[in-house]
Amino acid sequence: MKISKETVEQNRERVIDTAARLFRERGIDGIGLVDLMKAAGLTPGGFYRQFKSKDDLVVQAVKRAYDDMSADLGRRIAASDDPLQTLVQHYVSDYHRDDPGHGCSLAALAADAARHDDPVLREYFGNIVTNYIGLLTALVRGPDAVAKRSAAIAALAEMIGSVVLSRVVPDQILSGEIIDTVSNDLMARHAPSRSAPTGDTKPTKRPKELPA
Amino acid sequence: MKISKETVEQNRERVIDTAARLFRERGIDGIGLVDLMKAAGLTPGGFYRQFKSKDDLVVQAVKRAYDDMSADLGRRIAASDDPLQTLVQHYVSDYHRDDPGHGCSLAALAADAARHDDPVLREYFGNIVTNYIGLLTALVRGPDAVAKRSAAIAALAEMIGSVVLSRVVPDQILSGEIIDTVSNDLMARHAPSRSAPTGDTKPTKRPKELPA
DNA sequence: ATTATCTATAGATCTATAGATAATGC
DNA sequence: ATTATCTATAGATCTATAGATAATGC
Repeated sequence: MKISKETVEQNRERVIDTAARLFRERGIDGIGLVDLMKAAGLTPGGFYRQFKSKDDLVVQAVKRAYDDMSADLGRRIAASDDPLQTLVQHYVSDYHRDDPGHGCSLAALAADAARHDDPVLREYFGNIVTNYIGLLTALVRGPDAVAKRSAAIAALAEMIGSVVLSRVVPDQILSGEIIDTVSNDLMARHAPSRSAPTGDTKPTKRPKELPA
Repeated sequence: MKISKETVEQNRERVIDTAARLFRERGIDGIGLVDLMKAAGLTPGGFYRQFKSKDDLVVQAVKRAYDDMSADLGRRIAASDDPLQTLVQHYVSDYHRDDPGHGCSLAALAADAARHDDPVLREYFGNIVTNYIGLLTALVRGPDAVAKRSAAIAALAEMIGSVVLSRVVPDQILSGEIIDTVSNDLMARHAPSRSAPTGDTKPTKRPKELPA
């Protein structure tokens, strides 16, 4: 059963999209190729014609995850009159916490990836971190470039840490407190003009598209 | 080959200690029972007389990891005249980054644990987070209890995020920059009297005992 | 006699491959 | 005729268990 070139490309894209979601949801070792291909509507036999190995797919899936998220974030930031607030409130949110399959690869997979010895994967994660730092450096305020970069690194660590913590804590009250507290803290530190540190504002409504 | 009760208990302790290290180093799914028992100097057959399941061992290993780390941290803090500085500089350090097997369970395993459906494990991770927040709340400064707790949550997220990021980034210069920047940022925010934000101070010497 | 650990293995996975099949595209 | 996917399976794992073995402890 051969298939048109167009369909082949669609199948390949669907496998990568499915992998990008399932790896983030279940971890790199948490989903096997048989179940992954089944989730993409295919059988496992066709896998190795499309990908060199599972690690090859992992790298492409992480790239896909980052590209999707990056494009969405870029659109939101371009449409916002307070880009940093937009970024923080989408990243540090209950819907990001509750939908790792469409969320940040760093929060979902960085600890996993740090244990993987595939240098290609590690290098790509390094690029993701560099890009995030660059994005945040352009958005935070500070007296000079060095101070902005430091503030960006601190903010990135706090954002990622808050999502990781909020996901592991089973008590939804504490989990929500972590999200709200960090969101407010970051706004108070980096955009004090717009978001007063009122204690607890809850940005809960899910926007149209997927969060960071 | 029966063995004395004393030896049985030693064996059991050694299995838990080994598991506490290997799970943190390789992830929960990254080490099998055969290799784990071998690393503890035993064969796999004896496992199920000592533990109900692998998940049972995971919970006990995470408890062991936290207890060890907590005891060490407690000693350091009791001996320090600036407990917060002691805590931050041990947690956000290159030797903690480079030795996950003896480091914080949250930085090493929280993303893993968040995907595990074992409620006992999840609950214990919740307790770890609660304890860390309590410890930090007692150490940070703030106008009132609410502000202290918020500062503690923000600091915990930043600490954990920095270690996760520093471990996944393959470029040692960027990885070190993340460690140094976050360490300085936390000191500047929470203990400005002792640690001036000089840009980069590098606490590199490894102390006698294991870090947080 | 009891029992902690040993050797050995069952059954279920996992990644990867081999050969068959059937529709595209020359 | 070519080739993308299918069915089927190999070989290596993984968790868990069964029965043998041999030293403790009554």
